[in-house]
Amino acid sequence: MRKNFDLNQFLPYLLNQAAEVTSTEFQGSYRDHGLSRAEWRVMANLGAHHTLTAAEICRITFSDKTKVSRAVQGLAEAGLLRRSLVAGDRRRESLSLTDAGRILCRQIEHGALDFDAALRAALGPERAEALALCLRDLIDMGQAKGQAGGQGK
Amino acid sequence: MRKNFDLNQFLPYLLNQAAEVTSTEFQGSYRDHGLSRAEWRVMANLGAHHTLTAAEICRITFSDKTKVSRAVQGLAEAGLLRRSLVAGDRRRESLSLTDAGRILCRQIEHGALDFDAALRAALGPERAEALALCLRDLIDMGQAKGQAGGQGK
DNA sequence: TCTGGACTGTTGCATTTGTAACTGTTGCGA
DNA sequence: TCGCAACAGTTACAAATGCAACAGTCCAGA
Repeated sequence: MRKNFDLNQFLPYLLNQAAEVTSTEFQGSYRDHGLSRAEWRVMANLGAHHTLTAAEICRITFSDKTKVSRAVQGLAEAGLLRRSLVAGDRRRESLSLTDAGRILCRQIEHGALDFDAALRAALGPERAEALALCLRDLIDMGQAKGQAGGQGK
Repeated sequence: MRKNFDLNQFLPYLLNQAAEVTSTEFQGSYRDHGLSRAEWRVMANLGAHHTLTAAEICRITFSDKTKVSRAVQGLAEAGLLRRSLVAGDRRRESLSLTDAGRILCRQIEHGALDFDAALRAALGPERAEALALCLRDLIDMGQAKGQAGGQGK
């Protein structure tokens, strides 16, 4: 006979809850600087990769074009992000943080490191590492499936 | 010296990505039946607990009052959910699924079981179980902190 | 008994997000 | 080279979401 459905065993549900809990707790760190979640995400990715196009950010973060487009616009207006032309392809624009953007990014990242450390301490270092590994696998699976099918959303 | 920030080590980020990937993949299952994500969540919780009040659902799912209120309204209008008075307290109303609601719920749950099984198979059963445990711990931590402070959002 | 604080659920309004349509650009094949 | 499909990014509109204010109800202490 088939097993009964139990919400507390359902991985997508648990992932959403856990993501919601941790993100909500952390969001003060960037909201206090006037950033939305989407803006912080774009900034964090530019902090890591130095320069990306909007489409690349879409693929990396599984976000919709418009979400990224608006976030980029907001960051540019705030003087945190610079858009420059890509040689040889006038459709795309290369995005990077300004000095102000980089400074703010480092500042928020500092808080992020503390937050992450606290989370890992609470879970236990080995479990936390195993969790991170597991999550990356899930993300990669999605990425693979996304590429196979068609557009990244 | 302090470690550098790495997005792919940052648990809230990984949690969000993994949640996004899995949820997006699964959302067709309820969207095809005309349900929003919030409505499916309410329905799933009622399927598990048989009868709850809106406030209880808020606490369980970390959702805003209004989100739940609207979802309940939508489900009620679709004839999937019944609201009845709670004896002794005219503020609250007890929520439960109608027969139609229960049938639809079982149907979606069936797809959910398949989806979850595929996910667990891909991860490996032991890792999947460890993951679920870890996520529940994170959620409980949030719950504890929420209760300590004040209202559940 | 009465009164103020706390709780449940709803509504109004601003913000955020997603879907679809659009502009401008590129590259491939007829 | 012409035409057309694919692509990058933006905009318009609709749906979802969150916050603040609200009405009705309950409870505890003066």
